[in-house]
Amino acid sequence: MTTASKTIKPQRHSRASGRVTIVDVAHMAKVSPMTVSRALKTPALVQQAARDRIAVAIQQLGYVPNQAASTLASAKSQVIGVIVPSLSNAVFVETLHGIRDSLDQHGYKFLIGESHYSPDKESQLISTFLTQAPDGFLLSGIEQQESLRHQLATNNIPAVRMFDLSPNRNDMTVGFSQKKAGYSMARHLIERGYRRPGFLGAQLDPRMMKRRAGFRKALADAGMDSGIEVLTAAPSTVELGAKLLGQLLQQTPDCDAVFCCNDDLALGVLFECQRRGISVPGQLAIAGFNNLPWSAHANPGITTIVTPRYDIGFTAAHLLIKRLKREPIEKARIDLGFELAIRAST
Amino acid sequence: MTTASKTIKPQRHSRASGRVTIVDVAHMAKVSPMTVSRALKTPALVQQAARDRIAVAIQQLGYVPNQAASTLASAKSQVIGVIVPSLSNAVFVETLHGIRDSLDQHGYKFLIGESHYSPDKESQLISTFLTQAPDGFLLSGIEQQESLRHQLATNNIPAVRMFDLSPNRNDMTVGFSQKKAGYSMARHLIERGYRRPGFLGAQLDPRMMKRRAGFRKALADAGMDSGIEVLTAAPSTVELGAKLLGQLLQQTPDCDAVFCCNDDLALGVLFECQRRGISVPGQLAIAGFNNLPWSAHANPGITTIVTPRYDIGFTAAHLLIKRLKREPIEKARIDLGFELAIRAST
DNA sequence: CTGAAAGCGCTTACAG
DNA sequence: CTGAAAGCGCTTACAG
Repeated sequence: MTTASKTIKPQRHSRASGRVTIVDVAHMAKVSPMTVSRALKTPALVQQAARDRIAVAIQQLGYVPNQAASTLASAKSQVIGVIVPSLSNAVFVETLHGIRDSLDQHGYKFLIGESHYSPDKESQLISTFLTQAPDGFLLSGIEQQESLRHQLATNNIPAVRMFDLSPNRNDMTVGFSQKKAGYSMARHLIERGYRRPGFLGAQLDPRMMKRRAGFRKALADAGMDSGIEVLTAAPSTVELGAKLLGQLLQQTPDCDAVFCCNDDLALGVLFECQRRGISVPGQLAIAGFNNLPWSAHANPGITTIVTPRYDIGFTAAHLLIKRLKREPIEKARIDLGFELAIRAST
Repeated sequence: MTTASKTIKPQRHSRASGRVTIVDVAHMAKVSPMTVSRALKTPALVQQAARDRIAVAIQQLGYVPNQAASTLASAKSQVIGVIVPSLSNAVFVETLHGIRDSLDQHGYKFLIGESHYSPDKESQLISTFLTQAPDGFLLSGIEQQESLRHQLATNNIPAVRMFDLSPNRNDMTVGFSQKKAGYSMARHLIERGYRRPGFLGAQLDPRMMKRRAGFRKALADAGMDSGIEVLTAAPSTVELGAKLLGQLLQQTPDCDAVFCCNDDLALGVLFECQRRGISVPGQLAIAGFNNLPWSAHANPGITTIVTPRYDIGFTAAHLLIKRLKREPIEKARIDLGFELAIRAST
């Protein structure tokens, strides 16, 4: 092995990692490292023959670019920090899929953080992510801490906020009106003839509270009682839905419809109705929120608000990339709307 | 502003990023950059007074370490690559939580990839992740492509495999016996007196096939018909469960129990039974797999196998960290077992 | 307990 | 279309 001679006289301070680098590729392809770099990033600027030799060398050597070196030299990490409230909620997983599909197309990677609906936790995650020098952020909701806004501004890192629409025209936001969605559902129940609709809310995050506000407004606008509700800060689960229904019926026995702040709660309500022998929608109508994959297939199918979470992720990532590439942005505030899916439960 | 003089004579090749670096902190704290680095990584080696001055400087300047520089210099990224089949399945999200809780304690971050049960996709994700120079990998299942094993070996990157137990004693694996789990469920149904249990399988991934094999073996051991089943490569959903039940009953009308390869399918079967007026478990018993959060709260509660996915994630990450720190490893193959949760559906 | 020197593997900013 | 030089912000490997 002629390469053995390389190790005969180790240099002081030598830290040869043994890793294949751009220099190795350059040697084999008889070009400079700079040309290899160009062949990788901007192939159009490299002569075809050189490109071919470089491709062969990369193949032969099994060269893998070192992202850390690239990030350090270029001050661009190609990383986007993404904060969602929770991965336990299928809604946000679908948003992530939208983000991934959008980011993949442009060579960006992303870091995922779960805020668990806590602004403190969110700020803390951002601080941790900052060490990775992300090029941008995708955040959930529009209610970030002032210190966080300041931190992003100071580091000049753009952010797009998802799931809601900011009243501030300068903020980049992609979502829909949570309040209008709540209003729509109340209107639907009213039009169906329900006279005593109640609201079941968990988590109590800002978006949920906006849905509730819309729901209450529609009832008040119709001159109906808008105060029938049970709220809890606990995370929503099927189990919780069953429990909250019990509380609601105890407090308002003549309640004839219930709007759950999400489908998980609605499923729990449905099972509890089955256990109690309450017919749905005969004695009690059930409505949910989000249109989770199973909601159309429950028995009965659950009326719900269809939210565009995949598109929110895809569009938000797309908007952020446009901004990073300094392309012109026509609209910083993108309303993707929602739909009402009426099914047998109401 | 006296600092303005700094910009009077810009150097050629100057790329001052404006970012606060370890050098800035060192100046303010009147120490060398090396001492700042130590104060951050191994504070015990730095005198208290210096540490205090450094802490103040970091605070004042808002210094954030540059991970890319650290990774490049140390050849340690503090990043773990994690591949799970899908984030749409709550099981894997819980595993991620276990991984996060374990990794957080040791300052590791992680990259998440979804293989969608495809070995090709898995290999592709690993290649992409390699660019980030991960210190280790956490993989799902034990059936990786040979090229992937080779790639990990070549780069000398340790990996822990989750959810199954490798027959190879050298592989680090954390999971449980999928086959025994399937066997247990069949034994339970047999003991309950069911004579014509069938199997509903989706996705057809290796672990699902092992559950099936265990199920069939128990039936065969008991001299019963082990061929009652409907399989499909489609991903499991509630909707699919309903559809598969239809096929099963058409093909085997006297089937009196059904073991679903996971709880989502079981929920679909339950709703379909309700729609068809089939009493559960009177006319048909239903069993699932995984014990998803709602399965105990369905109507009736669904009998299922409780799988230790949070612990699998936590333990696998812990094992990997031990390996990375070159601590002695007593057991490379950790069987976390499973439990049978018997509920009203059987 | 502390620091000067060298190097990690890329890309920027020129210059041809 | 190509390349030499310098630098990105840390840590290693010494030497005190």
